[in-house]
Amino acid sequence: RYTPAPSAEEGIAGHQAIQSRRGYGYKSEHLLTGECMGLLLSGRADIYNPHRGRLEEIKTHRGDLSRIREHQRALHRAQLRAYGALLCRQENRKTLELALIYYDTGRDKETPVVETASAEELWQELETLCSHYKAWAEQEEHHREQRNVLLSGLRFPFPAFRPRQRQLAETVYKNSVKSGTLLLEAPTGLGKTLGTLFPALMAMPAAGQDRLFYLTCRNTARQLAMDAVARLRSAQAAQHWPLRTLELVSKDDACEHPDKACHGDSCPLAKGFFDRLPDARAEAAQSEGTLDQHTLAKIAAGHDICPYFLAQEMARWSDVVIGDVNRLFDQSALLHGLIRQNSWKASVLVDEAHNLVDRGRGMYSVRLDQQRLLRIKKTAPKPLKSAIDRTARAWQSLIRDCQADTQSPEFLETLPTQLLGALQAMVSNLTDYLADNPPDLALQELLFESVAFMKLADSFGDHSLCEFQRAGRGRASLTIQNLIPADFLRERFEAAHSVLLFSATLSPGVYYRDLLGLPEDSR
DNA sequence: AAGATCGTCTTCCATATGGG
DNA sequence: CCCATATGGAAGACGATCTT
Repeated sequence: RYTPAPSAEEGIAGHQAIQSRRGYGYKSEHLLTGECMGLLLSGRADIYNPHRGRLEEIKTHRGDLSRIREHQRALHRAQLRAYGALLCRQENRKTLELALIYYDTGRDKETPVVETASAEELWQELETLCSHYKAWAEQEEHHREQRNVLLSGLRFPFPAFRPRQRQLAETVYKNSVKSGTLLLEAPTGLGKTLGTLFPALMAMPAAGQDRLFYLTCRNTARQLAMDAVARLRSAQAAQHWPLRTLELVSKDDACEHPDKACHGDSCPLAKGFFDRLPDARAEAAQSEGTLDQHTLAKIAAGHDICPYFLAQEMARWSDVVIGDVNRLFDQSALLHGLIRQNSWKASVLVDEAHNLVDRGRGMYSVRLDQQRLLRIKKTAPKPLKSAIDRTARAWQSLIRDCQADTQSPEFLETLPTQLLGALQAMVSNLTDYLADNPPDLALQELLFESVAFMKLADSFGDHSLCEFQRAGRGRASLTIQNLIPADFLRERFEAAHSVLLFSATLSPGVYYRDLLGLPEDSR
């Protein structure tokens, strides 16, 4: 199965391939631990050969090695050198041979980058790293303490609760603290936004939660949540407001160059993004306030970087993130990725949750369009001709197989293997082509569409339908239509520490629980 | 080990055909 | 009616397997 970067399985297979050809006398997955500047460090080195005094770290890749970016390689090297420092200390070595092995999973080829280093220089390097890290970690720790103090004593912005609002707040608070999953139906006009956000924030210190995600289905609801935070802030006695709040807007809304491809060669805000990011990030982190769309756009403009990706970055460092539901529930959702990566305890609030079924279905449905392929086929560059042709042929044969009756859509029991095979080859060619040619919006769209289709085709099952439709010559389409998003959403709910789904209409509860994949004991 | 054979898949070209 | 799409055939490339 082709993916542009090696998949996890390929990576593991690659590691094993290399480890198996190292012969005797080496240790794989060598455990390293140590203490540096009061920090406990641990890691697993891929290969260590004590007799040769050689430590190896394997990185799998695909295609030309030059495609791996400079900063990526620097990171690999830094990791190896940190392992080296730990190893020297652990085994009392004076020097060490360090080898970074780049393994091409496609061509089964190793490219080693070897250097020798002394224990002393490695350890000094590690100390520098650790002192940087420690300063940052202490500052984050400090921020968290301040934040928790603020949240524990958070004051409600109105003199009194509305009727039943107190009861709502108590329910929400308890749900957070006991790490529950709650479906909450509350009538309109109760002040749901504040009525849920306030107790959920207050519960964070008691529940030991790291982050709060407030997810909405519409932009107006997102705005309401931002307003609620602003209201809370103005109601506090102290001027100090150590609660980093971030508004995530869609790429389309944030983009400053919608006509250009989102690519370093095409968009001026993308070129050298990572060079200018640190300064922009520092400014955003220091501006003690709410990072709404407007504020972020201004900071981004000051540093000539893309506001959308600056917001993505700030999602790592914000206590409260307010954004669309797809930021957590989508296939490659940013917030879900962050939860897993950092093992965050996240408090998840979903506003207007009755929409989540439909939105979830949409997130796990995809449409493949024949017309797009045919349009591109005409102007496609030579190296892509054959792959695109083959896909076009696969379309024809699919149409032939399905010609039972035209016009009316037809549901397929199984996915068309021939078309999938052709797509796979085409995706592979497209990725290679786009990697070393100037960006092309049309080709990129074709690639995204195909990749998305194949991804969902991979997990095709009872929860989805495959629908073939032909609106005329050259205008066929194939849709994977998800009906039961539960199978995809379940893990998202499980990864969250506490979940609160609320809306004015959430009955019958069992219907939502089962369609969304909520745990059995959710209320 | 080189060559022969066969089947499958591409590629290229010519031609039929349906939709606007 | 015209053009883009659809399709079939021929030639060639490629790989697997069998034969000498």
